[in-house]
Amino acid sequence: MLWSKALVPTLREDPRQAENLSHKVLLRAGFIRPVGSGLYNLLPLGLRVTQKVTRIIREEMNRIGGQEMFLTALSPRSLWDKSGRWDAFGDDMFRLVDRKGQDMALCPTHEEIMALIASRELRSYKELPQVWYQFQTKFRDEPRPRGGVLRTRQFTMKDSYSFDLDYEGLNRSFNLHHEAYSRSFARMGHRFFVVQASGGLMGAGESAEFMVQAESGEDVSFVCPGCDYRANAEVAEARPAAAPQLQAKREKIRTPGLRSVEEVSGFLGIETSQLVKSLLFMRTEKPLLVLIRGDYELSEDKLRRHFGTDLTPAQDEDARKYMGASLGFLGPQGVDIETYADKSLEGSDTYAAGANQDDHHVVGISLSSETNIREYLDLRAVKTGDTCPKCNANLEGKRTIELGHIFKLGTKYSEAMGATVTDEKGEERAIVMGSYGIGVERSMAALVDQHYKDDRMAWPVSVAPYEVEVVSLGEAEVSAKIYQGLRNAGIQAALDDRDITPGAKFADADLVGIPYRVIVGPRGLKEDKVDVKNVATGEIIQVSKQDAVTKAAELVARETKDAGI
RNA sequence: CGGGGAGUAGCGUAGCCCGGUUCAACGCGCCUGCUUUGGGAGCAGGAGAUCGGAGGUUCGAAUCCUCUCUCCCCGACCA
Repeated sequence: MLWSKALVPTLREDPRQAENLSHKVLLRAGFIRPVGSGLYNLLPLGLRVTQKVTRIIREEMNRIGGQEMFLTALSPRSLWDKSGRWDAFGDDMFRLVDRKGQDMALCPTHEEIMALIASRELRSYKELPQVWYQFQTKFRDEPRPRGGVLRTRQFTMKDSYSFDLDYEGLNRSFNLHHEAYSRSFARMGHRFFVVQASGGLMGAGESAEFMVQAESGEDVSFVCPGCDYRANAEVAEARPAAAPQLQAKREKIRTPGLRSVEEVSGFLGIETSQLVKSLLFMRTEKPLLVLIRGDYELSEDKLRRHFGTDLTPAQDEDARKYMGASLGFLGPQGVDIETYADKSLEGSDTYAAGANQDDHHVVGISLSSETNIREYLDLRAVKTGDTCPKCNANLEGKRTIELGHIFKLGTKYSEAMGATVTDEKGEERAIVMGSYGIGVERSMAALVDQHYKDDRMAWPVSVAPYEVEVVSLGEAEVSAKIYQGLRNAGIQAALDDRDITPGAKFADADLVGIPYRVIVGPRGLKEDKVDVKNVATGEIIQVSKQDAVTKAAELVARETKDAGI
């Protein structure tokens, strides 16, 4: 690349709308440009990075036997009706109507179409397993795009789908993807870890997310410093801290105006852990009462996963209507409402709670004899410092970016689309599917987060837009020679041949982040020397101008080898 | 959708409360010329904005009022 002829529109200042690091850097370095909310053009350098990301993933997918295909991004409604997702996606789906009046969707994902192919083309268990994948533009009308290219409404996803005869096969396909993803992210230079996750809209089964820690992350992951427990906050569990048993006779006590756990426990002279929080939720059909220990918070995420998304916290009128008291004075005793309790309450039977009468609480209620708790579930929101469920160390919450997600789908889509094969007994069986995704542009953004240090970007060689940049400080001839030499040596090289001052060149170089730099200036050339710089470490090696190409090539090769899997 | 913030030249900003000869300005970038060249150069000259849009109030609106559009941030969703 000759810089003087290339489109690398760097910006001296942070654009107004950019707040997080990767967004600022990608914008300023001229990798991306906004078009609308959650819509970005990839400029030449941005494209080069995403192409390298793509190539790495493709190699690793092929290594596990994946077969690349390319499906349509546009699809008729009928497909989505079969799985029920025409409705399930709601406003997240971009919809349009074709000239014949047929409803169409811009695909947010491709389970349905892949399952359709499977239903048409796969006949026998002998053809399984299959792993099919593609790199495809996905369209999701996100409620809130953010962080530049971290969460957009149009993005490229590598999505793959596995087709197995049974769950044992699915486990193998899942594990293969786990491996392929680990290798891919490692090769890209991500410092990632894997967490347990929830399936969300996609399906039911087990799932894992590949995460990198980043300020701008949208997720919170809990990581145990003592063992290998790692989980997304959506599903993270924690052992309840031991709580003293409440020793009290059953008694109703006037607690005028005291609603919060702290106020009530303080007034009653008991621990917050000896109090039951009673949370009333409204659903379309009937209300739901959820109980949690006073010293913990409810995870609405978990609640919704158990009971569906049409839950809303009860208003004061609702509380009066169903429980006869205002919010803040509710209790589970003697109530005829579907009730579930968090596992944190299992440690004891005796608690204090609201009295279901305004300005009153009751101490000494018995969960086993006075309430009709249907089940104890994990409904608690884990927070930093909570006890690891596996080893008793203190969990740490970290903000993370989700690079990829793998999950076991089961037969939801194969059944919906009629994707079956004949098994060895001659019987039709629904194919067991898995689905696996990586956001390509997001990976680029996450790499900035991890490799931008001290006002300077240094891409890992594996994904760098170029491998070596020759900075010509008024030494056009020697620079051009080295640049040509690098290209002849098979190095992806850029030459900053612009007629601008050195400072401006260095500033742009730091922004763009080409990982190795050859600086050709009069100062070094007096002794026939040039500088070869490892941008990530800041290390500079002086070599003679004749050795510049070999030295730079050697550094590139070494990093490639070190990262190479 | 709830909450918060922002739209003024290509980019970043000031001006707005308190309407009017600093009201359309400043820095960067851009164009021309000369000088300069190891960390965002200097001098001189120049081009570039109906102040997001539409109404309104007023003798007069970037500034006040109403409506509206767009973008960003925080929350519910996801790669």
